[in-house]
Amino acid sequence: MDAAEYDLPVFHRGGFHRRTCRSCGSAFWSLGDHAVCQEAPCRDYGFLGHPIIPRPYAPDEVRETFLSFFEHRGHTRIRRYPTIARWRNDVFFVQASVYDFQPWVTSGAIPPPANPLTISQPCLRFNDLGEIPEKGRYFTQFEMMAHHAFNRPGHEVYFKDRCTELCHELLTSTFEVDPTAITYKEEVWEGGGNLGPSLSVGALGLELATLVFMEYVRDGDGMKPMPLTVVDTGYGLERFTWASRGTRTAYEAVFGAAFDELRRTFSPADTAVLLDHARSLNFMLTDGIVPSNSKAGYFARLVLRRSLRILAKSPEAPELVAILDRVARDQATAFPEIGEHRDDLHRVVEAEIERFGESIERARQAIRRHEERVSAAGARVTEDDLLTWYDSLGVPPDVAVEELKHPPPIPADFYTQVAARHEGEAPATDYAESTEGLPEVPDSVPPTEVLYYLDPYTVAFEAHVVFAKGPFVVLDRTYFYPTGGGQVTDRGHLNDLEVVDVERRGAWVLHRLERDAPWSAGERVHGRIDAPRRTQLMQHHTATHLLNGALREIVGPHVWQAGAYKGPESARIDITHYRPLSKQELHRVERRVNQIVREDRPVKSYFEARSEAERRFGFTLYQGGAVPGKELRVVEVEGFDVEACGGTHCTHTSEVGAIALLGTDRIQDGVVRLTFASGERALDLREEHEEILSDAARRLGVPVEKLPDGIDRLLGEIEENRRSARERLREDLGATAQRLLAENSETVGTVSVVAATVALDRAGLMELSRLLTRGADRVAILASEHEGRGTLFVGSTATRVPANALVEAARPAFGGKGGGNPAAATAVGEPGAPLTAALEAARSAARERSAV
RNA sequence: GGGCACGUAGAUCAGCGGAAGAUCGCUGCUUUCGCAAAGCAGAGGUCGGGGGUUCAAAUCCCCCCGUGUCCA
Repeated sequence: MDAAEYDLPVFHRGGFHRRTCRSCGSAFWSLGDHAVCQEAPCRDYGFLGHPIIPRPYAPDEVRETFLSFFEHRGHTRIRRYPTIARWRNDVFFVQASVYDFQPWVTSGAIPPPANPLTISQPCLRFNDLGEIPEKGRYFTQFEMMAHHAFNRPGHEVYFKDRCTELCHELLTSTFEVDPTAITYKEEVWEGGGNLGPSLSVGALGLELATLVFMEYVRDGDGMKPMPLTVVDTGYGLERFTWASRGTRTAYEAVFGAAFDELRRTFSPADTAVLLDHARSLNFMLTDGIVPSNSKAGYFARLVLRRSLRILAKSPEAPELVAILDRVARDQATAFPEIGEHRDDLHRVVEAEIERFGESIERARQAIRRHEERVSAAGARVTEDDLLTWYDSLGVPPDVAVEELKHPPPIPADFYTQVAARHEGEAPATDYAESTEGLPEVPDSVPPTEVLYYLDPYTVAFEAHVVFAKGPFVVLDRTYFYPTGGGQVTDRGHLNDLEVVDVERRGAWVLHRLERDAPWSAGERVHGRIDAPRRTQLMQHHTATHLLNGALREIVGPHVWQAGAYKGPESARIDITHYRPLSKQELHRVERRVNQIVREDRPVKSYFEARSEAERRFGFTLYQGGAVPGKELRVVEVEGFDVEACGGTHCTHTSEVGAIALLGTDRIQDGVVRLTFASGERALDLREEHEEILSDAARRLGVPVEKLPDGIDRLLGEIEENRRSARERLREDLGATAQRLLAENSETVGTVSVVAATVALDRAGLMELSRLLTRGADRVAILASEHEGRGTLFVGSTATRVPANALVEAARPAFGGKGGGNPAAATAVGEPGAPLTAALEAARSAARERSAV
């Protein structure tokens, strides 16, 4: 990055000078006389005991001071975004304030909620998990205070100079930091294909803030200017608090009294981890994460289980939920939502604790069994076993060792070895929305006016073609609903041509026809939507919202929509929940939604400013992972459920008709799927089910209500038949056995040998042999022609006459393949092989061995 | 989303190419006034599902499904 990028008027006005850090080699600007930049590791922490900010601040004070500073300088204060980044598919959590505005605001696709704005955004970051608490300053949950400006061509808000000026004023006049202590280090920021200069703000060894100026797009090896430039700042709330107190670690400064309380039971390090993890968990659980074994839920499980292991160290340890509540008290001043729904949150946590206990118990048993088995074989448990157990049973090595009589040493680099095992695994792939096969639409084509938002009932309309290529047509206006929000697309006709697909692409709605469009731009066409299909889709979509509302009400507010699909035949909603739904819960939900349907509540769909909608309804609006634009489309079922949603909806709940729950599955740890139907389809399916039932009853010859009895009777008969068939076979074989013992038996020495040719399958041969060799010193040699292939079967209870040896001896006689053990052996020959010769060979081998 | 482990009797699991097992539970009998307990006998398995290799598959290979766990 060119040095001119950092040569800001604010530095010259203030009398800053530019130096090169003797330690890291980076250039920095300062009013003081420093040989190195004022950040670790270039210099030590100089503020421990000598705070950078001369008076102590509480975290809440730091936040309020920061936000009101920027509010008084023309910024709009914005409420926090959820910590779960539902609007993005490349990350799970918000890790910086700018995540709130990526990708749509930063790309210029939609306007920011305010400009300029200021926010204090709670973030979650788990990459430094291992660094807690060693370095004394990492948190899994932290707040990034920020001021952001988004500059469009012709609408410049502010950029590098003003941004740095504001930062310096905040630090020196409001927080009273010694101006000469501060250094602004020149850095390059790059991320998400964008890059730009940045300034890292440090004092007395502590990095307090970063000022990032996104102004270029990566273009091959070079870069080109972005049409929209972004001021992206980040001020660490925890860092400021620490800087104002100069305590040994940031944790003591940030957690305050809660730290001192827990410190009585735990080491400083364990105390820090417990409090940090409690803060993370409170945010994750409040924002709708259910602990699970994959995706975002895994991080909740990870920090929860780490906390439990620490708690297990002390008999005086409080319950985990008590710690969560204690931390929530401090958090709730700024974020009251953290304090809501404590009971439900406790249930989620308790369920997870129970599962962890079961899982550990299962693992302990498996470990003990494994050791018994290997020691019986004269071996010992290995280091490798420890690795496998950690990976597959979730047992940390120290826990495993407790269970072992002869434990192997725990390798010092255990977790490095774990990581090595996971190397070369395919990384998580985030799918990009596929626009493959869709044509490029020139920018000159006017955006499509979408009418289905305003009026979901109109199914016939006139419009003009504005673009056509192959089977794709863009109209100036359309009522056709494109794929989105889990609702499948409308079907219908444009003039006489069938519309087979509808997709949104940028500002346009593309209609895909059954064949190439015969029209050119400017032509007028008549659109007709398949009305029954649309009606059914609307009913399913509104029913989804009703179910979501009922589930949150009945199952608990930890329920969030984790996905949905609304097809013409049936629909489904996936929800976050920690165990399968019970029959009772399902019945209650079904009754509740149908009650809402009967109450005929109005369903209002309207656009509203994002901030206003959030203020009125809270974050539960974002059930579908909504786009954080300036305006939201709100779908409100009066007094029951409110969601941001772009779908087509009924205007009254009664239009949904009836809702029938069809089934439930656990599709993933922490996610439960409900399948349902509404409207006509609900009735159709009920009829189909009744038809199936009455058909089954007719076939069984019982009335429908006696069906279970009828089935029991039938199953009983089947069982009885099976039993008697088996008995008959046994009797037959028994008779055969007696006959053979009487007629085909000879005694050689102490061994009695039976040899005969029969016609039985493999199982029959086995059974007969068993009967013939009941008792000691018996040998049965059976030959059988079955399904064209000759089988020789030998069973033996005579130790001197191993069955496999006889088969071995007989095999050359008929070219059979086979083998076995001393008790039983078989060989099978090709069709036409001389089976009798084989039988004789086995018999004489038996005689020979018996006679010895 | 990927790696690893696991899926065998009602339950907990063993067996890991050659004739499906153990323990608990269940049923019956013996013993007891009765219960508990003990002894004896017995019932209960498409060895998660589907393909393949083999003379032979619970066992080896492939694909699904389910569960657990670790990692993104």
